[in-house]
Amino acid sequence: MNSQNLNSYPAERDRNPAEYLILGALATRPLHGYDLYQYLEQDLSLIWTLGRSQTYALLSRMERAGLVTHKRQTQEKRPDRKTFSLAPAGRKIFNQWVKTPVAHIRDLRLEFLAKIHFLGKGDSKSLEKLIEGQQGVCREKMGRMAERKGAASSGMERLTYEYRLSQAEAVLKWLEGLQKKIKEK
Amino acid sequence: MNSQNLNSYPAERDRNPAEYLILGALATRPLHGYDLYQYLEQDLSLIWTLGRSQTYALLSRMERAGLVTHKRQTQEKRPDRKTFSLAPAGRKIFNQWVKTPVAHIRDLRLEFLAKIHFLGKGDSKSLEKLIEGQQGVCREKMGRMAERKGAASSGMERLTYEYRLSQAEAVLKWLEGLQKKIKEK
DNA sequence: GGCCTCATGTAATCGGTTACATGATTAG
DNA sequence: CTAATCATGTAACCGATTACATGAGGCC
Repeated sequence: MNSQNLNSYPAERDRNPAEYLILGALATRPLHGYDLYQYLEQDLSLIWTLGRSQTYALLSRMERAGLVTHKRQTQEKRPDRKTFSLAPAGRKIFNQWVKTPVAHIRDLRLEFLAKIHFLGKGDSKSLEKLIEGQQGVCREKMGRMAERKGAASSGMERLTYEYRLSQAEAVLKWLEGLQKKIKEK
Repeated sequence: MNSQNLNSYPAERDRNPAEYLILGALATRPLHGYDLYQYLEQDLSLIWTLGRSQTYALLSRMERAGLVTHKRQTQEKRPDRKTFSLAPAGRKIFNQWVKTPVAHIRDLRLEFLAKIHFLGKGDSKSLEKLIEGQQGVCREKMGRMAERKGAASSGMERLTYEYRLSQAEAVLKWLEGLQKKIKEK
């Protein structure tokens, strides 16, 4: 069995992280699939990419799950649109996600940056809180890794932990820089 | 010196990276599937994990691809074994892989560490070369990222590059530390 | 008697990727 | 006239994960 959740941030049922991008996009305004895809391409392609087909697939799945709803809009001279909006359940899940630090260092690159992307549009208070929370997670992880490194039985194991520690440390420094920038602004 | 070729390390057809672990395990001695899995569990679980079923599945696939061969060994009082060895094609592919730096920073965590694991058992010359090569890749990447960061059109874009740069820098430092350790030894 | 180890797999499931299908409109 | 844009999807494929199947032997 998995030793009970080491991470203080329980992962409310595993969800495809890409779903949060969609939730985030819809959080400010309703969108139909085609526009949603454009938005993801333009604003998030550096952080995350998902194909056109998958955008539609995810929207359907999320609707089945009750996270979004759609209204059909007929247009003359153009195909119909299905305009999606957040359902209350979706909004709740997004709000929870966006303020919660990621549990693993490797998730900073995509998921944490996405959180910042969405929080950056709102008030800076929640952004600061997220960053502090993430710093906490990093420090916890570093503490645990240092322990394990001390107890390591092989050079390779030590090396692995050294690698991870160095990555975590860099994350921490980057987070501090980010924190400063926000406070100055 | 600075080959502009972004892919100075062409990825000879995309292969499931886990296959290299199997090739690496078989490089020193033949193994049957059950033992192979045990080995991966014990020696590599920190770096990489694959399930028992997948170990068998990969072995079959790799045999179809001509990378490994097997001989059936009958035992009394125990089920038959299929003992796998590297075919020449497999050995060639492994030798190529193990000395080639990874192309992306995010691949250090798993793939590069695996390379070190296997190279660590051999002469330190090739290990040193791998490390130097990886340093080169890192520096190239950092140069390109710095350029793009300069040309970035949004704060979020700059932030993303800063994050990646900080990770790459940490990798570089870690590699230097590793280099020193090897030369001292 | 019941459970773990040895040893190999197959089957079911789930989800991501790629290709394909449709069909009108507008820009060059 | 041709290509791209708008707008939605389905179908086929591929691979990873999980569960299940088998069956002898040894250990408590």
